[in-house]
Amino acid sequence: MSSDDTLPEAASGSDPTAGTGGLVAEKAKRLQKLDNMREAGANPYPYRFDRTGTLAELRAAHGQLEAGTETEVAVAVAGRIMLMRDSGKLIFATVRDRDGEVQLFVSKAVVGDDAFESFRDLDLGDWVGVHGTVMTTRKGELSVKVQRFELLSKAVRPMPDKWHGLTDTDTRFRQRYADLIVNDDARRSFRIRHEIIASFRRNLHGRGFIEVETPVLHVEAGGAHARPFITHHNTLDMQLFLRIALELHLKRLIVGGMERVFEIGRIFRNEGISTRHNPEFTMMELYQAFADYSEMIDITEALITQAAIDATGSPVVTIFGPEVEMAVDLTKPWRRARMIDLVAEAIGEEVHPSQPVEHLRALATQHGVSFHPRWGSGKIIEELFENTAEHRLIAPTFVTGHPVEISPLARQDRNDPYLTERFELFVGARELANGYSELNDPVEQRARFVDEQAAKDAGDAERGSVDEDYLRALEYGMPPTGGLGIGMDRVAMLIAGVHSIKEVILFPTLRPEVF
RNA sequence: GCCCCUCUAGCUCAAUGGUAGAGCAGUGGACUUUUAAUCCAUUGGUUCAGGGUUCGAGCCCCUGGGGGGGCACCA
Repeated sequence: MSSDDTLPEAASGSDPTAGTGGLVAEKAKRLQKLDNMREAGANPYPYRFDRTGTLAELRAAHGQLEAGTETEVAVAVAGRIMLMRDSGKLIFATVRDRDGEVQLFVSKAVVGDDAFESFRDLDLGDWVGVHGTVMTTRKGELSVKVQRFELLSKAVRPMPDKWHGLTDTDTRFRQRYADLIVNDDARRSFRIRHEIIASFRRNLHGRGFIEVETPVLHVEAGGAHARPFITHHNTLDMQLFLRIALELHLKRLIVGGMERVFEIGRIFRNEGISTRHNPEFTMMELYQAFADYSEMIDITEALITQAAIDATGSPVVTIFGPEVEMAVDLTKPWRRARMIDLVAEAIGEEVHPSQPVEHLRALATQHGVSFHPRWGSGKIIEELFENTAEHRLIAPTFVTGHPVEISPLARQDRNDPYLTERFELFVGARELANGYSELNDPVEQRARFVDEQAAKDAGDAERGSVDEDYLRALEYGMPPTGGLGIGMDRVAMLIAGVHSIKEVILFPTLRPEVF
């Protein structure tokens, strides 16, 4: 037999001391076990396994057993082998399923010599199904005393470090499956995200909202100021945009008389990636007929507080600001302050969009805030706010009264025509929500759209266009309406207590991996 | 797009410019109550890639790549 019989990578052919370790060799060993099983007539990838319950259910039913108890209770459980402790004629293995862990107690005397040897042949990471009886060890560990077992799926690739898990962020985000296998914190964050979304749905259903789905592919990307992703439909041979907001379609449904609608959906913004931004993220938007922005503020507070309670059992969250960290009880009232008052507080001088733009430009210059020549007073005030006041908003704060100029879809303040009945929620200096009394006057809305279009034509790529169909809808009459959008990823970050949006998005956007 | 940091065994991490190491995983052995089991032995490396400086580079320099952080952008 020549050395050509061996695979190029498997250097174990000619030199018996080489190539017996490392990933390639490890995978080869495990693949060999599969071949051996098949030759013995067994299927290492069986089609199903019927278990009597999950491991959490097993623990709930038998967790109170005294140490050293043997029962006759027969169970069938399944899970992934996470740990193995071999002490000669006994093997202890820790298996985990989706909601719990339990120890397998494998005795050579019980299962027989052959089965004991094949259990010893299992690897960390393998999925097994076992039939056995419930017992506790002398130390009191709840265990399943194995009568028989079967391999449910072979792990051909070794698990990450059983104690340290995976810490390399690159690997954690690219191989989320491996992250979820070994890192409890990752599983916890996504569990919390699920609980938050479930809580929102329950809460909204309870308030009479119905859930709808609107198009992701838009002819015009409206409803927000952001750069869109552009795509193309072949048959229609037309340019389409991935949506940057849910707003304009949902308000068409209010015109249609649906009165209370919400959507939890993915939106796409062609902007930078950071600890707070992912190009695709999840927005919840709701619209309620006959309500105004004050009710939207109330519902925002209620939704997020209830979600924290539902997801963690506590309304207390830890907020990570730019420089500080603080625990906040969400059941306490949240601060409300007008944007112009927050700016005045920060710079010690009153500001108002009615002031001449020259005055505001001077203030901006004075505080080191740069501006664009085509910006009006309202936009400069927003810029002053973002640069002088926003970073201080650590505890939950509703910022209200945005200038009309930066709020093309919001209704004028009933007491001040330069401002809108709008709010944004800031927590930890990050925007989490945005809502307003919806502008429903089709004539004024057209004028606002025209202003947007003018700014866009002047070179501001993020401004909007005249949406004729939306205007037609308003012409049919939209009742007074309150609207709200909440960034679900950022809510998840807040409640899960994590610093990066990548910790709450299962598969965050990354550059493609080179294999 | 700009700046800074980082990349070493499957994983977690070491290594003054001077022989690339440890723990875990793996392999062989001991052990019938372990708990990250323990004990003995042991395999495993293109140090992200490509250049350069040097007698000598994992380490210093340059270019490129991945990731992280910051800035810009982000109604």
